[in-house]
Amino acid sequence: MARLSSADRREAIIHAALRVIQREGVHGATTRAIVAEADMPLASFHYAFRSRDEMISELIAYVVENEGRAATATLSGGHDIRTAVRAGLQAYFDTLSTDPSREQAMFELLHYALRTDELSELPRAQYRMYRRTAGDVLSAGAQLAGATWRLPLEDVARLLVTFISGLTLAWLADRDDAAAAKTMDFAADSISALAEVASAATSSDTGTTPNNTEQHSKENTQ
Amino acid sequence: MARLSSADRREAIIHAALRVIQREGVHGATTRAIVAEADMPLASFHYAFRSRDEMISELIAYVVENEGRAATATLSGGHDIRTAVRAGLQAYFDTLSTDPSREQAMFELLHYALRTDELSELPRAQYRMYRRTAGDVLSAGAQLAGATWRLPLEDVARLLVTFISGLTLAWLADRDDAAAAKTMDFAADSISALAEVASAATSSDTGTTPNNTEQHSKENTQ
DNA sequence: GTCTATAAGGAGATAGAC
DNA sequence: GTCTATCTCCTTATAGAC
Repeated sequence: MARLSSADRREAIIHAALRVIQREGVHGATTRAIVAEADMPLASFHYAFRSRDEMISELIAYVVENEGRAATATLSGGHDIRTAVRAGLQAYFDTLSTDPSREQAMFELLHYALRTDELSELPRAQYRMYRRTAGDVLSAGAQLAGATWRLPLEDVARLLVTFISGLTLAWLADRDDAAAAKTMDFAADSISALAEVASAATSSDTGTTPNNTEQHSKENTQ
Repeated sequence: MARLSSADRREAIIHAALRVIQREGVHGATTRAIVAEADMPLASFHYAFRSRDEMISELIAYVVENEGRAATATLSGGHDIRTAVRAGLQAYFDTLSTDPSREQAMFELLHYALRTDELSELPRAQYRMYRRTAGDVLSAGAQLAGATWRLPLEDVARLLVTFISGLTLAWLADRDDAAAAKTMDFAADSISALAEVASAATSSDTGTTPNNTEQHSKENTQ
């Protein structure tokens, strides 16, 4: 392992800590477990970080910055918006069911931060990141489908994040794939009903939106 | 405090533990903190429970059995289903924002159970209880509004629980009341669109369903 | 039966040898 | 600079006095 720069060592510790948290939970991520995972002596931890909480704080900031991917890759044109939203949800769900410990760790870190005074601003940032990521995907998806959102993008993004959070939590609790599929079907219906076809003409004779029927969402009261 | 039966002592400890968990989090609920809250000597804890995990297990089972209330009370007739659903969501949200630590504790306990082998079945029971409670409210609400659900009740209940979980988590993270209100508006629209007026006639000239327009939810694929 | 006093171990953090 | 060895505190759990 030899000589590492201070920054490298901090990053190595953060990555090791993330692996430990995914495997054992936040509770099991003791300084000893982390340095064992990173194959370092215990003292290196406090050489790199002043305290365990400082490390956790940097770790959450790190994952909040670097975990905004997943669903983006699967976007492709030629589909109506309902199909695109459903496919995006499925892509997310596939990453979830392939590696549940990742999302489980994100939840645990959120709750840990909520209970720690100095970290109490981080959950807000975490959710802001979720919404931004969702907004990016929704924006790109609408463009590819030739549609526009009837609500502000950030509102649609928040609703999508609400679905995804609820879906993830329920699936982590009961591991019911069929139930998750039903939830995703409903979410795709509800979210895509907030879009309208942007370009021209009748929307139903192109065969691209067979399942979207009219729904006038009530104006938000707030 | 004097002499308590074994069952009374267990219950006193569980209630004290719940208070500590709401105040300090699951992590802070040490045996010492709990017996201090219950005003008992430390040894009483292990006189009543074999281990801390056994107590936590009983505690989760207890809250899963006894936390199925909240929204039911506010049900009243004379409203259309959309209004009823929205009011139910608001009633839930009011209890959430009055005492956030209660729902925060429920989440923490869920994640604790997910990480503890002997407790890994409890999250499933916890969600089953959520869905049953939601189903009861939805069933009663539909009856009062003179409507029926076009999907199986348990499916609608699961979707409502998805909304509530996502809503709760987001609000705990960012405390954005206005955003929560928008989410509830959308949830009320989407859920109530799954109902249809049961009894007779035109549904729009009574003035009871001014905001519900048709939405044919796609048949579930699963 | 009940509680004081203590055992046994794990945690974060650091002094001081190299 | 780096790491071994240790300090101090706090945890769960229990032995044994009353």
